[in-house]
Amino acid sequence: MVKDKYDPREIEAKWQKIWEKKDVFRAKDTSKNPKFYVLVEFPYPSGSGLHVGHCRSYTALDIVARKRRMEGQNVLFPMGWDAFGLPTENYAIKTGIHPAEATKENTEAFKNQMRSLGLSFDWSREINTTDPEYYKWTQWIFIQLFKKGLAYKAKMPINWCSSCKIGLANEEVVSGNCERCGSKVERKEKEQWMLKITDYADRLLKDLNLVDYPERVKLSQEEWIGRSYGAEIIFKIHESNLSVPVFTTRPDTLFGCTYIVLAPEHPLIEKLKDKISNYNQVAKYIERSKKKMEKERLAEDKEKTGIELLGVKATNPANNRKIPIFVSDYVLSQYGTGAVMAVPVHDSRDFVFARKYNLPMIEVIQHGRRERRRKLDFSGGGFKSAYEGEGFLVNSGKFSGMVSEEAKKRIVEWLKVRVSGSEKVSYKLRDWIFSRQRYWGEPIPMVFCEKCGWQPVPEEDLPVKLPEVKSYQPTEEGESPLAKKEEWVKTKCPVCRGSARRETDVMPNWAGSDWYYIRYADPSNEKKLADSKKISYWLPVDWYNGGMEHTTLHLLYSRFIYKFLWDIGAVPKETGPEPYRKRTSHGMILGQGGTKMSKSKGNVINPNDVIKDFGADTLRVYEMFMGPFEQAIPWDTKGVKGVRRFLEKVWGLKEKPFAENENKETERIILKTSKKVSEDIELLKFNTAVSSLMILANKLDSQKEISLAHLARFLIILFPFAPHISEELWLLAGFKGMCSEQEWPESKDQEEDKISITIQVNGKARDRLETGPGLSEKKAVEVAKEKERIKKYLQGKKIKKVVFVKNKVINFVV
RNA sequence: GCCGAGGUGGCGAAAUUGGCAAACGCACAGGUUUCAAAAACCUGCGAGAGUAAUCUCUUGAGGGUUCAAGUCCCUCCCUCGGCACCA
Repeated sequence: MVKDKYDPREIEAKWQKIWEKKDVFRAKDTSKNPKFYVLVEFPYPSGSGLHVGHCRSYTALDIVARKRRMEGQNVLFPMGWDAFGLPTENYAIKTGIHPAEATKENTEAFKNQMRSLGLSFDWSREINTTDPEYYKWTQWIFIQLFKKGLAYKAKMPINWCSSCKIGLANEEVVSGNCERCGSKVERKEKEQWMLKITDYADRLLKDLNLVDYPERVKLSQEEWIGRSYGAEIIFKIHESNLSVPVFTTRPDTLFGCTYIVLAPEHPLIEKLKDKISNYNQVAKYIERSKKKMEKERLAEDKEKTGIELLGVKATNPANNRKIPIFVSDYVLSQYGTGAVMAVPVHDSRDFVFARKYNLPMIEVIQHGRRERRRKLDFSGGGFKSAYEGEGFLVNSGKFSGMVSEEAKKRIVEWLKVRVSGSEKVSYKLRDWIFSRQRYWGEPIPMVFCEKCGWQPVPEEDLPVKLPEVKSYQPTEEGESPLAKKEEWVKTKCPVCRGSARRETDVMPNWAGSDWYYIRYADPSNEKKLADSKKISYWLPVDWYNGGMEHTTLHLLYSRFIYKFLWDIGAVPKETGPEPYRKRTSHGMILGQGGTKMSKSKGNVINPNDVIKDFGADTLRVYEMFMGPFEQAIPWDTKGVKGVRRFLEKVWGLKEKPFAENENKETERIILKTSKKVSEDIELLKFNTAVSSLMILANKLDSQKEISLAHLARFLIILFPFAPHISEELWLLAGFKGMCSEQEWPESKDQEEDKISITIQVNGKARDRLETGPGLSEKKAVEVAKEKERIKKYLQGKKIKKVVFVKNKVINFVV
């Protein structure tokens, strides 16, 4: 072999071309081999190019994909572009460049970067959410939702910047202020399209049992759905035939309820208008709190405010006492019934409020243990704090003495009989605001007709293409820029053919990513979102990796849309109710020094530069080696150099003379490493896989000569991590075919022919005993006792006990 | 406040799940090479004592279980992420 320098630039480009030409990464829609669908989140193609964080996730799953292909599986590893979104639109507002043009440029740059990393995507299935042929189906899904009553229009508050005169997405609100101008963001009511995800709350929760997600991901989904079981209790309004239901998880504390509180938006207030003697003040209070940002209202440290509705009272159904009614913005209108029963002694929020307004407090739950009870007793005329735990009931009529758990059931039963309450389940999850008053998104395919109301665009007219506009700026009133395009807005009603107007709102960023993994199964289908046979072959996704930042919303939304498509038969029944079998997530890559990478800090690492200076294989291996995959980790350029040194060493192996015989010791290490690498890849423990590859390389490098069989086996297991150098060395060594076509080694447990037993005295390791496996206790102890170093410790002492663990340890207790 | 993850050398981290703590890599020091430097290679590298063999100590703090604890149990401290008036 010829002595030459390791030049990744040349060999990497070469192999990337060869792989592409031979089309080795194409997934086949039918195969005798088992299918394996591995998915990474498709990126938003921003102007700043691929981030080293993308490389981490993509390389990791690329390794999995390459390994599975070598194991003979039919692997689908697709890539596409989630290209609708604000940054591109803002760029268009600033520069006048059409978002589609910017998107095209950006996706090309991203694609080139991915190619130069040697990622084994099947580019024949590339998709783009901004492609009309793609968003045709995103719109189709919306229409199906509408037809099933799961999409509806409602007045909802939006974030409104009165200085920019623009509706803001939640992401654009930074601690209550507008991201661009810094002025305070207000709430403004606007008609919005909503999706009824709450109808799916129970299934989204229950079906978490069917999938393999990390526990913390499941927990955050559960948390987000926020199911709680309790009761709805009806409070009658005194001297009227009106009543107000409240939701509580603690019906056992009903006797301690001394007032009720309504959210400012509660409709009852309007109905009681004539009876409320201080209505003017109440109206003022409501006006003020409506203007506040929701986030502001929720801030805990903020003092609770409220106002009593004078002239009206409610009746506590437990004891028929007349109790006051308050309005306060500490009660959320969207949760439960928008009204709560206040039990000051057993709820800290009610406690704070009651103390401020001097409202009566009745203790109804006492803790079981005496020492706790003393603390809760009156001291100096008031309670010190609320007791929120369970216990046994006091001051609760015939329920006194019962424990909370039983009282919850009994009190609800009792209320049921008197038609003043029943069991009820409540969710934190709210319906999904699906409208954006923006340009760069999928137009919502709906038409409004004065006569026929909201009508979906006929399916044969899809896609509703985004029209060209002069300015991408929203209107003065906060409408989408599309609203200015009168000739586009004006249309015919699909039902009565009369004149009608198009919806000008567009869909949120999430819309395109809710179902993209289905489209990969059949990306150019013109008749359906994807062919049923292809869906049922490829789906569910076997392994989905993405960022922790998407584990609540994207995951929840896409699970919802998938379930819906499954319900209406767009996804065949046999595919099952969940889109992703297994989910994992990668940690962030931080800047050198441990802070977040950002342009303003100037610590952004550009993968292009790393590839140019060190090579793609080095970048890949470094990112896998830098630390545990699921953990955030700072970049370290010196570490990159270390990995490059490792690959130089590997490159140097071809200089070694070939050995006729195989080194026994090396043989053992190769078997061990193959097994370790196989296992580690599946467990995402890439850092230790690389480390064991380094150990093996060091071993091979330390030998004077190297056997060809050993070199081949090393290259095969190195291949998924550093595919270019592996292919090149495979070729240079004169092996048959390509490295990528080789079979992955089966991981076998090898019979250890050498075992070393730790010898301890009083639990402290003092020596080792090198021996074969299966040494008996008697024999082992005999030999161990005779060891010089052990003798020293045993001398003049009495052996009290000997602990023997086969093939592992002998411990003398003296 | 609640939930989650974590705390091991100068740094990123390993530790077959209870059996020689610090593998692998970085940084650092010394050496080889060189007119010199870089690169490369070799050696050393948790702390303390000793010329040395070797010994003692060491996994956020304190207690416990065990022949044996980084790993299991209890109490506490700190860091980072998420949620946050959800009744």
